[in-house]
Amino acid sequence: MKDTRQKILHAAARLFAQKGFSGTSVRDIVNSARVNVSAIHYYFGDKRKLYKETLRFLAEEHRRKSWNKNEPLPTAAEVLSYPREKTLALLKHMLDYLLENGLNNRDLPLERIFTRVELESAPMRKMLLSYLAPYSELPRQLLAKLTGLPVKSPELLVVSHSIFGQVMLSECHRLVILKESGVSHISPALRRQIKEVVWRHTLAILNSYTKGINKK
Amino acid sequence: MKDTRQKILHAAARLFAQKGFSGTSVRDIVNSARVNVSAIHYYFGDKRKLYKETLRFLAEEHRRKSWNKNEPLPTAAEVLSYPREKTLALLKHMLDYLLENGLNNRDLPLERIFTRVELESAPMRKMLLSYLAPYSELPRQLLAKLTGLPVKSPELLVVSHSIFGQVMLSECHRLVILKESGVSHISPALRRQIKEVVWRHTLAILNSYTKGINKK
DNA sequence: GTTAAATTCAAACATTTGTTTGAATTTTTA
DNA sequence: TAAAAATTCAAACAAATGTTTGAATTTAAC
Repeated sequence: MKDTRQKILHAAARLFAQKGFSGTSVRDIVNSARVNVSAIHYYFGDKRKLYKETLRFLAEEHRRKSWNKNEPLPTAAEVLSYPREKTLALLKHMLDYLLENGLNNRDLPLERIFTRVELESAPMRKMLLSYLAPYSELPRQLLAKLTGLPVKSPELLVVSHSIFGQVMLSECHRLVILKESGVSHISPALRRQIKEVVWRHTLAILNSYTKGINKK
Repeated sequence: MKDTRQKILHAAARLFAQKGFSGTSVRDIVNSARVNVSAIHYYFGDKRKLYKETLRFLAEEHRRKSWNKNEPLPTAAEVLSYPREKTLALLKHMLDYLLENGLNNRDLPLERIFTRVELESAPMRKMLLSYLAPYSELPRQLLAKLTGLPVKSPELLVVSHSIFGQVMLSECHRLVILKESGVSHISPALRRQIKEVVWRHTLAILNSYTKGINKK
């Protein structure tokens, strides 16, 4: 078969996201992918290079699959021409998509890896950040448009983290909710409620900027 | 010396927080603590028990040191009798404290460990959550008071994560800001600015509840 | 169909890992 | 001070880990 490389990448993506770099052994990966140990060396060189390649693979797949499977994600440039309502709708769509997956414990490898970007060693971290940079471009462009802040300002970065932080931690939500309520999964109704709350908070944050513009 | 145990706990806290459970070897710990390898077994039994004990130690130290060194943290019960202004001030104090440390890359072991609660294996995660439960009690009590939501409601949990999520990710802020601006540390002025933005967002979120009460 | 390349495989290597040992040393007790 | 307990230490163990090897097998090229 020619798909050994792909099988390894899929298994590696899942495991690295689930257990981190050092928590995942190459044997975990090859067992999960049902390939031979030395395939790692054959296709990637070593574990670090496999990790790097996995990040590239995830970023690519993310771009390909987009936020959902039907419509492709617009570029940051395209967003600039959107009317405000459409921009808002896109933001909501992103947040809902992330929440839906996070609360369902579906695979969100890139997001999972990102939330622990500070975990890995310094060189690994550098690599991670460079791969994730383009990934955060669109959200920031969106928020720059909605708040009127400059794209590169540290203030906008905080806005971005305040808003997307809500969904970055959605896996924590899930775990804590499950623990406290004792159920095994989060009901669709609760998911909807959580999405509504997050969206309300997001609007509140955004309003604090548009109001400011009008008032000050 | 009798402080071998303490030296191990301090080193373990720092390293586990920095690199996670599987990313930290017992030799990392004993080298950092300048003690013999077998001291781990002598004082704690094995690595897992050391991890458990480290969590206990961190929770205890956190309770002891409180949010800052001067005034002790009030209990959740005490907060109930606070006037709204004082409750708000306490919340702001908590957020500022967390941000100040997070943006300075100071040690916030408990917070760092929490943000990767989902990384560890299932039993480890269970252990982590049970240790961290009391730690999130006060924040939630505070927010319940400020929003009027029931303490146990999932909605309140989302509010808590929306607000404290902003500072949980402060290490991401720091890393991304450093990367984009190319400087080696975040200036006091910028730290102040970030705190202001976070607080503005927090008030916006809270207002969306108090307004709702008045309007609806 | 034969040859050459690409790929897979079981086995082994060297290192790191968590853990244990038993003697040496320090501290405590009497 | 002498005996006993507690603590430290260098060394080693077994298992797991990342990596490599060289032969076996499959695939592709001619």
